[in-house]
Amino acid sequence: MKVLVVDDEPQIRRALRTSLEAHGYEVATVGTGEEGVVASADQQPDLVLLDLGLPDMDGTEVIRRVRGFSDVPVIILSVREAQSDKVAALDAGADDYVTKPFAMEELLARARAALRRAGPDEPPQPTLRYGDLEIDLARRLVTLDGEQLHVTPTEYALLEALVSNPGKLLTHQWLLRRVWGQGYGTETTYLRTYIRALRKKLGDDASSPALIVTEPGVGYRWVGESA
Amino acid sequence: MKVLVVDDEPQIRRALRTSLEAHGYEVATVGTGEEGVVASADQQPDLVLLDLGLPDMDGTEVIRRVRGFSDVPVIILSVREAQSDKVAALDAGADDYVTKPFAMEELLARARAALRRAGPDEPPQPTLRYGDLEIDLARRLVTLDGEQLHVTPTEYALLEALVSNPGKLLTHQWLLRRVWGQGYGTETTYLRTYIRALRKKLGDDASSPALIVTEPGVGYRWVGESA
DNA sequence: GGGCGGCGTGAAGATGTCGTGAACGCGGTC
DNA sequence: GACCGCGTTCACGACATCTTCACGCCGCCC
Repeated sequence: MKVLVVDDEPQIRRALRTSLEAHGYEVATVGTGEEGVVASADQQPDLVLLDLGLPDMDGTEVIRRVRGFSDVPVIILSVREAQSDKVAALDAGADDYVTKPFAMEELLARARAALRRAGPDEPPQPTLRYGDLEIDLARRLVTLDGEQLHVTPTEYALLEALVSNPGKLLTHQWLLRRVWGQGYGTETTYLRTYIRALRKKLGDDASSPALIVTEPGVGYRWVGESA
Repeated sequence: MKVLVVDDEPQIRRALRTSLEAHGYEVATVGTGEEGVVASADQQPDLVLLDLGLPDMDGTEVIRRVRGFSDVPVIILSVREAQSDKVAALDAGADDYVTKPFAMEELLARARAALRRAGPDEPPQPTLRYGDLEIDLARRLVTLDGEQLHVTPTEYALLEALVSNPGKLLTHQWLLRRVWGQGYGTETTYLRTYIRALRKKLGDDASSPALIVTEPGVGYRWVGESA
């Protein structure tokens, strides 16, 4: 999770950076409104913490410009407690408004809330299709001809490794390490066994494969045509 | 735009109703947490204003239950200023936290911000049906063949976790953490026991399941056909 | 042409997990 | 004090999965 901090006071930037990084966030900081708008576009942060009292630009103007191209959550940090300032910032498109000095605990909780709301940004293609075969990575569901297909944990791990690298040649060692973990580099018998199980369940023929091609002496390759 | 006000003090309810209606909102008010949860389901408001200090139920519990079936924006109104209260409420799923006494101007601006964020949203189904089985998420009511079914709190928590993620494979660890909390990642015996209890009460057969499918070595999956 | 290694096939044991039934302890109610 | 609902825990048979082995086939190299 990337957070962009826009504040002209270096000590605030430092304090926020420290706390945020301690909680696992990736942090970028800038000191002016202009830089803030540019960084919001270039770095595509997941959250923006914005000081209203910037030297070069009015805070609400920063929000408006960011809103021109992005729906990223924006939390305002400001020393101004006046209702009119809060109302103006919120109506300009801000998501939340926290007055300085603020408690870091609360700010982090509000940041979590803002990120959670924006959250459901699910990856574009969770379900892959190869002819009659469908693989729903999100639900961990495999369907063939509309019929649900039962795959064991190891089979699924191997299948996932394959379809996640379409067209690529995956070596025995690479597959073994990915599916069985470190220390399994030579047990090619496992691979043969599970590749066989997969081919059988997916209806693929080893002698003329349409999904899993074996590259003798090297590894396997997923060649299913995405359709 | 419909707003639901949940507060036990009549004068606060009146004040909010007056101000909100003056700004063109449709307003419903209730005085208890239980009513709040039910009204959130029945009336499908676009925004919920929730007092934390309700007589019948802890405020965070109200949030959690509403979040069980709806993503409606929730703004907390509370006299408690402690950081821990704010953090708990926000992490329970609240969108904003305003301390009483509050300025109406600011509250209205925060309400506008919350409504703007929520944007276009298809209303979820608060009461699910799977053949003869009905599950009312708001009232925590389970009915089978018209007969009300008694489920213990743990059983219900597990059932809710399952039906909230239809078709998705939920791992042992995920379920344990969601139902029993952090630190319960390995007690798969609990899961077996409660899955069994659920299957028994819901009339599902483990060897040919129509509702809860077990994925050996991985977890469970709710496969009930919504009907 | 023969030997050799990798691959696909089939199947057998070993291992771990699941479903089942039941017991125990705890906190509440009558 | 006895009862009851609920959560927790254990033991055991049944079963799915993982692991391992043996065999036949094919292509390749000497």
